[in-house]
Amino acid sequence: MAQTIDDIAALCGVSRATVSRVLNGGPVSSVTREKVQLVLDRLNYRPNAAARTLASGRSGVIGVVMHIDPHLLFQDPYFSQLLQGMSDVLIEQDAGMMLWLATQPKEQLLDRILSMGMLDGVVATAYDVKDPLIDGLLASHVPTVLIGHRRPDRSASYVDIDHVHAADSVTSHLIRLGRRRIGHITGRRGTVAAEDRIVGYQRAMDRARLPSEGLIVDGDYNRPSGGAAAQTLLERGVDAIFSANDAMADGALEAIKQQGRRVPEDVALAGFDDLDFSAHLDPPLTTVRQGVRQQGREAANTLFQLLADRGGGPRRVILPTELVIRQSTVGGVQRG
Amino acid sequence: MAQTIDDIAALCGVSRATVSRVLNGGPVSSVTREKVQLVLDRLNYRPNAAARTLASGRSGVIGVVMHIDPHLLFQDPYFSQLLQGMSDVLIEQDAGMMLWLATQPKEQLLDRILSMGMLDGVVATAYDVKDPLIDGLLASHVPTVLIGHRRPDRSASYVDIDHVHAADSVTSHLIRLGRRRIGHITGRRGTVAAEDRIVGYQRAMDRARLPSEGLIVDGDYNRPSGGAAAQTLLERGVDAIFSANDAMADGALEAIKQQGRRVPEDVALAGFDDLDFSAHLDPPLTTVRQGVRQQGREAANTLFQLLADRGGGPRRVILPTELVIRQSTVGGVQRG
DNA sequence: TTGTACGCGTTATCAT
DNA sequence: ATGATAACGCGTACAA
Repeated sequence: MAQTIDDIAALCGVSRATVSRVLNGGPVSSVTREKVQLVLDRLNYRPNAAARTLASGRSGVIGVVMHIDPHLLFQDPYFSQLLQGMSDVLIEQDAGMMLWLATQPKEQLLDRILSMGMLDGVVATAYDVKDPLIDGLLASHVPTVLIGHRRPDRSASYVDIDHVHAADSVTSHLIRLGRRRIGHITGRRGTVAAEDRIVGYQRAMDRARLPSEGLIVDGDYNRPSGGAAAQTLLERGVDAIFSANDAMADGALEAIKQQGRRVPEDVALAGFDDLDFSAHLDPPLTTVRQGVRQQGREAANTLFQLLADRGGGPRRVILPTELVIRQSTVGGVQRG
Repeated sequence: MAQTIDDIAALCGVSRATVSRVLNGGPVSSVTREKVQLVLDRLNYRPNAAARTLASGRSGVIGVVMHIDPHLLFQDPYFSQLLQGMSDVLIEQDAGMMLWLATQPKEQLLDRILSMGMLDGVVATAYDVKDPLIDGLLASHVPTVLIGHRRPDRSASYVDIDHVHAADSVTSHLIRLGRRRIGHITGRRGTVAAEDRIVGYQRAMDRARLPSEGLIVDGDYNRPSGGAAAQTLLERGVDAIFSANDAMADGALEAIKQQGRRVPEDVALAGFDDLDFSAHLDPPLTTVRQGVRQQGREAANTLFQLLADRGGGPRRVILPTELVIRQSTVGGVQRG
């Protein structure tokens, strides 16, 4: 049943090398090629992947590491879209995907990935500022592309968005609307996105010479924490809130309404992510759109570029974001 | 950097075979074993996976095929839990997971999977009664376990629940409550689950000599279709509705309330799945709990059993379900 | 218990 | 353009 390249060669009356050439697009006369191809098709021959990998040194398989709580993984469309984006490119490139989720401790996972060998490269999501898994991956000699994690030493390849800039532009938008006491609900502290967005917020506030003391309240990216943080901010008196993501903004929206305050008249509200539901909130949410699927595509592409051009330095890709203005900040005045 | 088993052997002053034995747990004197192990650890040696696969015939990698719309994949916790369950077992077994989603047509995907070779086996979700991808997988000689798909010819290994029995018990529950005009909202027709649940519903109705004509309305598993179907059923006059899943039941609940009818006083409502939100609906939803994560675990375990005992016939696993009775059928009378 | 030697199915190099 | 033949790194009968 499982035939080898030698069987094909014998049937065609050519050498094994020739068959290999038609398989891999080497120089073969067109007559020979057709003859061999015919047999190949007829027997539905499939080269042995392990042998191929052993001989050539590449497997056509890349690893994808998403070390996050699986519950969250499937809750948040972010990860779904990331996966889809990568999947798109892998199919184009005729490559396979090996997936690792967070069902095990990071150290153990790292060991497992490296032991798996046979991976041409790895794409890993990394959100924490410090991450032993990422450190290990980079220390190994497996070509790696990071998503969402800019390493301070700039030695790694990554794909990310400019969180600082994006947060600055949201905050500036609120400032331009005349808001003065603008609160910020942060993401989970210790993540790159949370820290950078704080910096962006801070930068915009400082530039406008507005006070931000006591106006930064920690959240954890989850909806409930947004409600709690909003509560706190309302007590401290704010006329606008910039939430580090849409999920928390949703929670904040509920809390604000519950206090009998109007959005945006009393409190303008902005989020980050532009999730599906964000456009359908009441009122629709002003937010930052980051093309997540595109990030996934870009990450995979970057990895393939890395593989094609070894020796080339690390590749760093910063994807653009888009401020999506809706009624939660501009009320009925404009339609966005 | 990348050392081979020969390097280790040389460093230890033993033969390659001995190193291989300590690696794979063969018969080695304890002194030799320790000596070799020491070097192994010190050099952090990792055997080449491709060579290993080529020589031994097994790769330690299994394929997981979920040919469903990626959007749905991450929307419905069902898939997340399935994946987690499989992941659990794979880790125990020290195996890797190769994941394929539905980013490509089924025929093409099949070809890709088979070309990937080097897979020890495959777990595939299969919901349609007829599915060329599944047919191809079974026709190939890759050990395969199906989830959610009982083949009529009984030649395949699968893990599933007894949809007929479960649907029967839900319907019987409604009948015991004195309901007489019980409607059924089906899942997407052509899926095994939808068809089997219809059979179970039908069976219970027939046994009680209750009419079911015109009381079966097609849905598609999605929430909106549940609302539409409920509308139709209300017009036809029902005092109970059994929805083929919770998402549609949620839609139905909304529709029923919108008509000013009370649940369960006017219309009792039951679903299927026991999703997270089901217990928090108003009123909490009576439904069927199927241990999805357990299904995932079971599927992976079944595959490993299959691999351990080749030649053994197909393995069929039917997992139990549990009727979860809540206020959407029993009102305030009982608490469940 | 240990070592020898061959085979796994390709790719790639070097002649021809 | 094609054909020998040597790797690739490991597992495993078989022999010692």
